[in-house]
Amino acid sequence: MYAKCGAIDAAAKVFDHLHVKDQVSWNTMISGFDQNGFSKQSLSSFCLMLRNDIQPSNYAIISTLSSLSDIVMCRQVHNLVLKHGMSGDIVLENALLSSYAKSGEMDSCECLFRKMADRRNGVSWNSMISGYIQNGLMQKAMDFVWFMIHNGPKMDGFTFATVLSACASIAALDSGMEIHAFGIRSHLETDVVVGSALVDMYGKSGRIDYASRVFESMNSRNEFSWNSMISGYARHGNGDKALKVFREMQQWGQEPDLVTFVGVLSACSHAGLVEEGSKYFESMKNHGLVPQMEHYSCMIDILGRTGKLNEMEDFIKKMPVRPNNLIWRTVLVACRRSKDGAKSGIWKQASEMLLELEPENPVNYVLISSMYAYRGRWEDVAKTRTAMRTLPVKKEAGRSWVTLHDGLHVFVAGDRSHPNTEEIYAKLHVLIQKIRDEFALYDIDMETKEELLSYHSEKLAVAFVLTRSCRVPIRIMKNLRVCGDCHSAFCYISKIVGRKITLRDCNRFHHFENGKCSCGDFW
DNA sequence: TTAGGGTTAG
Repeated sequence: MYAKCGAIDAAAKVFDHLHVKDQVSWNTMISGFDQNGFSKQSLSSFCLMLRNDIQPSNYAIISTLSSLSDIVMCRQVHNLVLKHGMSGDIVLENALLSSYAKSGEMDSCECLFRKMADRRNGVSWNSMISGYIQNGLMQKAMDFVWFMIHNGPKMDGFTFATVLSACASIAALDSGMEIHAFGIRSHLETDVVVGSALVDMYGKSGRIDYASRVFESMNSRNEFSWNSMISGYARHGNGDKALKVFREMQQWGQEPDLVTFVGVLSACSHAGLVEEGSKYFESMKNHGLVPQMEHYSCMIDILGRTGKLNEMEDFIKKMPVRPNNLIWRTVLVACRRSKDGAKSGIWKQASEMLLELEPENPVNYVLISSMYAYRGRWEDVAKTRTAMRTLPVKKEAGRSWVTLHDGLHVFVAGDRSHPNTEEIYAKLHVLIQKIRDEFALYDIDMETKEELLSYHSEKLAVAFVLTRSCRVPIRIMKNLRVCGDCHSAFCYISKIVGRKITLRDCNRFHHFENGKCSCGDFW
């Protein structure tokens, strides 16, 4: 009872005072720790139980497994299962599948899944799909879904929610719509979790109109549904609608949480609503919420974006917690965007703090060097660039991808692995030449010019689409933020090719048309 | 009286 009510200390005290501890009491204690998020204690209780010569039951093993994400421990528990002749218990094997997946061991998962043969149930299939997704193997996950549709059990709400979330993360609109259609046929669109996942998927895939339609038709909504709708509008730069949904949420009686306020504040930031942003930030305490770094970062973004650098500086000084790397990076971005940013003293502080906190993150070096470039401090630009090359700087996994009728095409900067590489580069060279001729980039410094014309992943993706004859609008996705130079290049390209280009980065949507971007918001 | 798979931000 105590464990179920979250009073794990009281539960542990009662357990300690038990004269006789049988299998069930150990099981209850282990699962109590697990359910309350104390995975280490769950594992140590399990080990203690073994040392006390108590035979581990499947209940204890399953509870222990559900909090395990360590491959060595996972293998040891698996050996224990085999030793005690417990393989064949479907719940236990499913727990093993999900632990292997959490440990990043999809090979072991596949091996076990094959051995389970006829015993597999819906949970086993769902565990495999979410395992692929957790490990970033999106294409394998989607292949597995189609395999399940033809060879596996009927998909349930768990499957749909998992798969829709995967579609959302790669903005695979077509696959998401197919899954939606399957969901309707399975009468699962009334499930609140599936509905929320649909709202999120459409919001992240550029169809905010569909997201809204699904949201409006939902019979019941939870905090996930409201948050997905609010963040969806914020991501699309529609601040007013995001705030309208936020007001409706409160009228509906749904209490906002920390995630809600990230959505609300980022909506205010994109819409330039400084007063409203401050008001909502202050109102968090009325809901019993303590602002986290993300909320402080949003406020700094709001102040920085509207050029209020002095207010931004005051806000940072008054922060009750020590600013972290996220905060300082937001400051640098704000300074770079502002006309007076280069004159402001805070960008120097921000750059020093960033290099101290994250000396190996190349993003910081790029931001700092471009600020030096704006100030014409070429020696410092060169120094920062050299530091970036010589330090053990981690390579960013910056990827862009595009979905066409023949599947997903993924690019990294300077990529030459695509089968049509020659054709793609030829197209990109033509574009670059046109940009040179048409826009005569004489007034741009060399540094920016090089960046603007380099082979970043999103430019390779757009060049690839242009090698195909289809005339549909171009939709490119990127897992990192779009840099300012690529942003400018996309403005040029949209004018040259006379086509709409939508680029979704980790943060929001950018719609380019006729040489302009709808949001005017770049890094 | 104990057990496995699901959705939201950054």
